[in-house]
This record gives sequence, C-alpha cells and structure tokens, in this order.
Amino acid sequence: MSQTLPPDTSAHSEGGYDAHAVQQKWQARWAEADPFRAGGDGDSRPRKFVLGMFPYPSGDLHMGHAESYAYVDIVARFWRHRGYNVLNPIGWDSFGLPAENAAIQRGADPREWTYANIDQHKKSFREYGSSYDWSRILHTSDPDYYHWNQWLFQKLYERDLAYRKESPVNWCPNDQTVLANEQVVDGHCERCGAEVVKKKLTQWYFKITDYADRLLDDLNQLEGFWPQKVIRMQRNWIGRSVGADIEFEIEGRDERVTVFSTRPDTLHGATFFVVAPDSDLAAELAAGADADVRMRFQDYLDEVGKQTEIERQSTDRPKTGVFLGRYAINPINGERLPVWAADYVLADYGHGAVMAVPAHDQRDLDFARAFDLPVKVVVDTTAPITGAIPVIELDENGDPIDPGAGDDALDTIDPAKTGVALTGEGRMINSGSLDGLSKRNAIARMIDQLQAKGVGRASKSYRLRDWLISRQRFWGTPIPMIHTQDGRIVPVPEDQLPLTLPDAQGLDLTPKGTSPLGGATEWIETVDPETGEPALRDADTMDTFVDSSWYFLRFLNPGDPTQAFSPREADKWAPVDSYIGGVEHAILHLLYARFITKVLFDMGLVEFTEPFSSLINQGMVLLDGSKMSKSKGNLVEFAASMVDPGADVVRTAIAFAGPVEDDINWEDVSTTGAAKFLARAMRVAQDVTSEPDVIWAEGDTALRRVTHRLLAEAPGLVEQTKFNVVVARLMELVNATRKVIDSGAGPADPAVREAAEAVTMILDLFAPHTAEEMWEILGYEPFVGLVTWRQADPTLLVEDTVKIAVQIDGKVRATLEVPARIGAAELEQLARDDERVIRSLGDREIVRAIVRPPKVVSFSTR
RNA sequence: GCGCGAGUGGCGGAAUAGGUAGACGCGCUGGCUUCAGGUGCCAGUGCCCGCAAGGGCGUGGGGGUUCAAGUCCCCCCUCGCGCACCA
Repeated sequence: MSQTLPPDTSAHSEGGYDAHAVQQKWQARWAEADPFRAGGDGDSRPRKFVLGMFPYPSGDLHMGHAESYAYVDIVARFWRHRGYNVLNPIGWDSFGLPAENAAIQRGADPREWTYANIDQHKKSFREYGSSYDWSRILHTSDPDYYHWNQWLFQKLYERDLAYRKESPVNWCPNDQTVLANEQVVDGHCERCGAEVVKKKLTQWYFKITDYADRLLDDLNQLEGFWPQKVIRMQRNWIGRSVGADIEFEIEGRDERVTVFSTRPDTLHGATFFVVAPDSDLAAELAAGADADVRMRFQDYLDEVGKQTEIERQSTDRPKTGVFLGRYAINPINGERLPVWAADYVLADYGHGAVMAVPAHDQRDLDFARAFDLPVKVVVDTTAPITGAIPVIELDENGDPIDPGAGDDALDTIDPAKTGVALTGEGRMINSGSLDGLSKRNAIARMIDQLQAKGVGRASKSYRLRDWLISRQRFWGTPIPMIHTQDGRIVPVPEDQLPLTLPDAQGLDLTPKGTSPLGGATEWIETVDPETGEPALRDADTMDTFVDSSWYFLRFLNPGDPTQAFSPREADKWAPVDSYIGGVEHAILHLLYARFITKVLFDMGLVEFTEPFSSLINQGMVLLDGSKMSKSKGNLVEFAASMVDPGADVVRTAIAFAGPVEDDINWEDVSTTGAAKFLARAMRVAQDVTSEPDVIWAEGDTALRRVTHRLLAEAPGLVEQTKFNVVVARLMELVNATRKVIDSGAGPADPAVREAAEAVTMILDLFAPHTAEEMWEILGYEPFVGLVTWRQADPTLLVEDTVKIAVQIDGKVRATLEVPARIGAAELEQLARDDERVIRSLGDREIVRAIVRPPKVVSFSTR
C-alpha cells in the first residue's frame, strides 16, 4: 500500500490542532455531502435568500473580496442556525472590458482569460469554506444566461422602454466606448479613469426616466432596511424638481419654446432668456440671426466644445455666453427678453433653455452682472411671512405698516448691488395680480394663469437621464436587433435567440470607436426577417449592468432553457432578503436592478417591486490608508492571505476587526489574535471529558450564565451585523470556560460541555472548519453548520446579585454588591450605611437621593 | 459652495432606553512552564500624583440641560464621503 505523507504541520500544530489539515478534511466532506444546497419544495422551513454581489472575474481577488464574502457567509450560516431554508448562491459577472483588454494584450480570446479566472475564484471560495449552493452557479457570459438579456431587451423594446436616439453622449477615449451617466465619476471613466468627452452618437437607451417617480417614492419602503447613505444617494441621483413648464414665443419662430422652472412665481422678474449653446435650438436661433451673430455664436460653440466635462462643471467659473440677436416674449406680461446662449444651461436637462430671473437665481444673477443685464426684484424677502398668511405689522400708532413700505430694507439687499440673489421666502411685488402672495401661493396662482392662457402647466423634471446601454465593445451581450436596408430596425426573431457572439479568432478587438462585431462579416450579415432581403445585425453589445440587473432571479432556476426565471420560484424565494456588497454600487447596479424589477413587476412576472429587501454595505479593506489595487501595488491577494494562517483565521480576524460598514486597515487586522483564539477554543473542546448526555443543570451555574447570556445575545447581535461583538462574546465564553477547566469545577463539569457546544455552534459563523472539527471532537455527527442554535434558559439570564454604583455629587464613591431584586428603600439604606460613602461624605449632608435599582444610587449634598 | 457621516487608551474597537467609560483583542511590562524564534499559562496595563490607602483628570474643543452626559441641545474645529451651474 502506498503511504500518504501527512501534510507538513510543523508550523501550525503547536496550538493543539493543525488548521490546514482540519480545513482540507472538512472541505472534502462538504464537497461530498453538499450540505448547503437550498431545500426544495418538500422543505417546510421558512426561506431566506442571502446574496453577495457577484464578483467580476478579474485576476486579482483581494482582501476586499475576503471581507465581503466572509460577511455573506456569516449571514447565510446564521439563518441556517436559526432554522431557515437558506438559498446562498454564487455566480460571476463575467462579461466586461478587463477580459477584452487582457485578450487584446495577449492576442487571445476573452473567454480563456474569463473562465480561467472563474476557476481560480471557485477554488478560492471553496478554500474559504463559503457555504454556497454550488448547484446554481451562473456566468453572465454563458449563452444560456445572455440569451435572457436579449429577451429582456426585446421585452423592453416592446414596451417602448428601449429606444434609439442621437444625442451627445459620454465617450471614453481610452476604452473607445460610450458610457452611461452613472459610469462617469467626476468627469472620468469609472472603469479606467480616463477623462470623458462628449460625442454626438445614435445609441440605444433604456427609458429609466419613465420610472423616476416610482424609483424615488419606493425608496421610502427601504428606509430602515438599506443604509441611509445609499437611499440618500439614490434620491439625489434621481433629483426630482417640481415646478412648471412655461412656453415662450420667440420672435420670428413659429413654434413656441418650452422652459422648465421651479420658480414660476418669479416669471414677472424674467429679464432675459438662455439656451444651451450645444442644443439644436441654439443652432437654429443663431442660424436665423445676422452674420455677425452667427460668427460669434460659432466661435463660442467651438470654445465650449473644447472644454472638458470637468472644466465645464467647475464652480465659481465666470459666466460666459453670446447674445443671439433674437427675442423671446414673456407669456405673462409680453415683455421682450433677449435670448442668449450660455454654457451654464445644460442641453440635456429640462428643455435645454431657461427663463432667467437674475434677482432670484444666483446663476442668472452672476450672468446678468457679467453682461450688464437688468435685474428685477419680484419677491420682497424682507417682508414677514408666516406660512401662507401675510402678517400685518403695526407701527407705533397701531396702524398697519404697508407691506410695500419696507423699501429701505429691500434696497440694502438689492441683488444687482450685493451680487446675492434673493432665493428665500417672501412676498410677491411687481407681479400684477400675484402681489402680496407668498411663494407657495404665487406658484399655484401662476400655474393656474399659465394654464388658462394655454402657455404652461405644472411639471416635474429629473436629474436622472435615460440609461445608455450600447457599448462599442466585443465582450458583452449582442443587441438582438436588425437594421434593414430600408432603414427599419426590427428585433431578431425570438426563435433565433440566443444570438451568440462569434468566435473572437481573427477579429480585431482593438478599440477603434466602433464595435469589433462590425468586422465579423459572416456574423453581422443577416436577412430581414420580414422581407428576406439582406440586412445587418446591430454591432454593439450591451452594458454589463444589464446583465447584473436581474441575475438574482436566474439563481432560482439556473440553466432553464425555456425562460429567464421561474415566476413560481420567484414567488417562493424572491426578493433577496439580505444583499451584501460595497457602497460603490449605490447608484449603478442598485438603481438599475430596482428599475428592471419594476419593469418585471409591470410585466406580471414578479409580485414585488423592490429586488433587495435589506442591504448591507461593507467598508473597504485598505492598505497603507488607500484602497487596494494592482496599479498601486498594494494588493494583498485573497488566496495568498489564507496560505499561512488558514481560512478560519482570516475570516475570524476580518469579522473581529471592526464594524462591517467601516473601512478596515489590513495592517490592523490581527491574524495572530484570531489564531490564538481559535486554538484556545479548540483546546476547550478537546479538554471536555463528559459525555454528550450529561445533565447540564448539574453544571457550574456561573459558567452556565455566561453561556446562556451568549445564546440570548448572539442572534440580535448578528441581525444588527455586529459581528465583531459576537466574536468578542465568544472569546469571553472561551476564557470563562478555560478558567472553570483549570481552576474551577474542572473539565468534567457539565457546564464546560454546554459552554463548549455553544461556542462551537456560534463559532461556525466565523470559523466553520474549526467548528466542524470541534463538533466531532465533542462526539457529534456532522454538520454543525446545519444545527439550530439552542434557546437561552431565561432563568439563567437573571443574576442573583448586582453591582450598584453609589455616586456622591456625580462621582462614583463606592460600589455595592446587592441582591438583584432589592427594593429602593433598602438599597438607599445600604448605601447610606456604607463605610466608603460615610467617609467620602465627611460632614456634608445629603439633600437629595435618587435611587434606581438595579443600576445606581445618586446622592447630592450642599 | 451645498448635503451627510464620524472624532473614545499606544493601536483596532465595546458601551439596549442618559446610570460604574474603555468589554474583547493587539501591543507592552513582569512572572511561570526542560519553551529555541508567529498559537502555552498567570498577573498588570486610560493619564497624572502617591509605597499604599486614596485623590485629581478623562470620550475633538467650548458652552448648556440633568442627581447623572460618549449618549440629549447650541456653537466651533478636524477628518471622511456624496453632490457639484439640474433652472
């Protein structure tokens, strides 16, 4: 027989157990028994769907992943220990640019890089002891997955939620592709960091703006279940403004021009009119002006075009613009307003044009002062306002002061002189029938007037833009549309889906501004499904955020060739109960997934409108105070981190390092402390000499109290994600047990066994291999990972005696050990009689006593 | 600029409802163990004075409420994050 060499344990075995041997042993057993597979229809336990944001298969899994997936596993294991049927799947977000870039560098197929990395990830997660349901793996780059991206696209198209338009878009010159608004961070490409430029292109969009109100309003349901920060970021991102659309005539133009304003009440104060220089309207108006204006406009437009997004966005930039030689007519009073083009007005917000009210808008005021335009005050912000009712002030004779009499006060804050716009509350002046009204009432009245004249109406505007989903890259889901010779755009027939990517062999993947798929002649050429005439496929691929917007549903029946997901399974499992991941997706993935979920709801395919019932954001793992990254060279690799201390030590050290939502400095993570603790816990289990059937009630009561306090507290602490505190409490129980073994009732005491078993069951959250080993040592069958935690015995949670602080004038002068259920009168007497109290009191006299059993007695003297 | 969040020992961090601040761990100091060097055991460890008993100070700074404040209120400082011409 061949002899198997035992693993080298020399470096690890002194502590009482060989962490690596234990790890390998239990990983093999888990692989064989597959104990963490979610229960099927016959399983009567209540269900929990626990999910970590799935990883992108980059080659550099680092400690950030170690942290995130440790938390996911703690939550999944916790619900199993609480008696739930837990679904905890894992998959890979495997389309995307890095694979393509790696392929270009080595002249290989992105598939090779992608799937090799996925294999590496799987190995790492297995080594980590993550309790996944390994039967449900998915990769978004598999045709059987992206088939359903294409299906989803076509469903959105049918519902008029997918459309093409030409518009200035964000263009990353490095990646040579367009980006969604959400993927531009501070004017830079979210992925590669290159400065983003604007380019006018025809692209596919998803009409997320149709859902803006619901995306905003439904955030209220998530209050308390999602981090406040994420909710706030989404609210800001959607950015709803409430106001009115107002139509202006432009002299010499047939059609009226609409502007949006949140302050229709100030319409009488409009003194000029501004259009975005890069808008079609500006070009048209300039074209209709004389040659001089045309030239100056063209110069200005060129100048604006040269600016980067960042320059354009910088605040305190002096206002620039050109007069277009045209006039707009104020619909409420017929005044002629000069029309300017200025880049402080954005082409793609509202209607790309504004009425300028310099007295009451800071930007308009800055512009007016720069170009010497009139400023007309229509709100007297010095006039007192209480709610909607004007307060009439009386002079010394008891006569009412005329509301318009505050002219002196108003003069001192004249915006034309101070340069500060009057944006606050006040009462209308110089506004005809609106005079005297408060802001709120004036807005309502003005909207009525506009509506009556047919030149305006109440309206809302959003910061949120439609989601640009086309990408000029290869490694993504092909857009399932066909461009016919006669200019129609038609869907690829459903029976031809999935439309799979061609082989990358022979394709030039180098970024060149158009999709590499355009060069796959055989692939791109197709026929018009209606006429049979030659036609071309759409060469672009979809944003990978489409892939991740619904993937949680695919886990419910992965590989199903007949549908994207089963509505019946979705009913059972979805939405996700606990979703765990980084805050970097606050307005990308999380917004898109919410949007798509609402669309699926409207399609009648799911019965919920929010995909993630609760969200946990973990902080980042930092090294040298900054985010780990390959380019900075401060990457601690996940796999490497486990080599020496083992998976359990890494997981426990991370859980113990601090609050989940805080950033962790890797140099502060103490694997030494975690390793000592796990060895100590293991030794306690090894020292137990009693049998599993001992009667706990006969054990040491003091130790039993510690055990039961932990049993009582642990579930609440885990639910509040205070994992670091749970580890601390486990350490306390291990220490208390050690003491009883060494210098108390001894290893045979039933309380020692009870404590060791409680430690084992809870330790499974953090150190599952060690816990399984301890469970076996304690004489049980595997798997402790499936054992329901014990209930705390309430009688052991009440202490016999309590320590009470006695304060004299706010300072603690004595502590008393008294029976827990002591009465107030008796306690006060004990405190008054206490020697230390008497000594400390000296000749001072107690004038007041506050007695609060079982906490404190507080005496005041003087 | 606007909006949030956070400041607790040498370090990471604890502290249900205002009730003994510093749990737990790292580090450090001393001791024990036939113990060669990552993981045994015990004790100590917020700062200052003191041999001790004891006393004073102490949760970014200043004020306040309260018998009692890390916790509640007001002002300020520092750091972090988000948004940044959104009409």
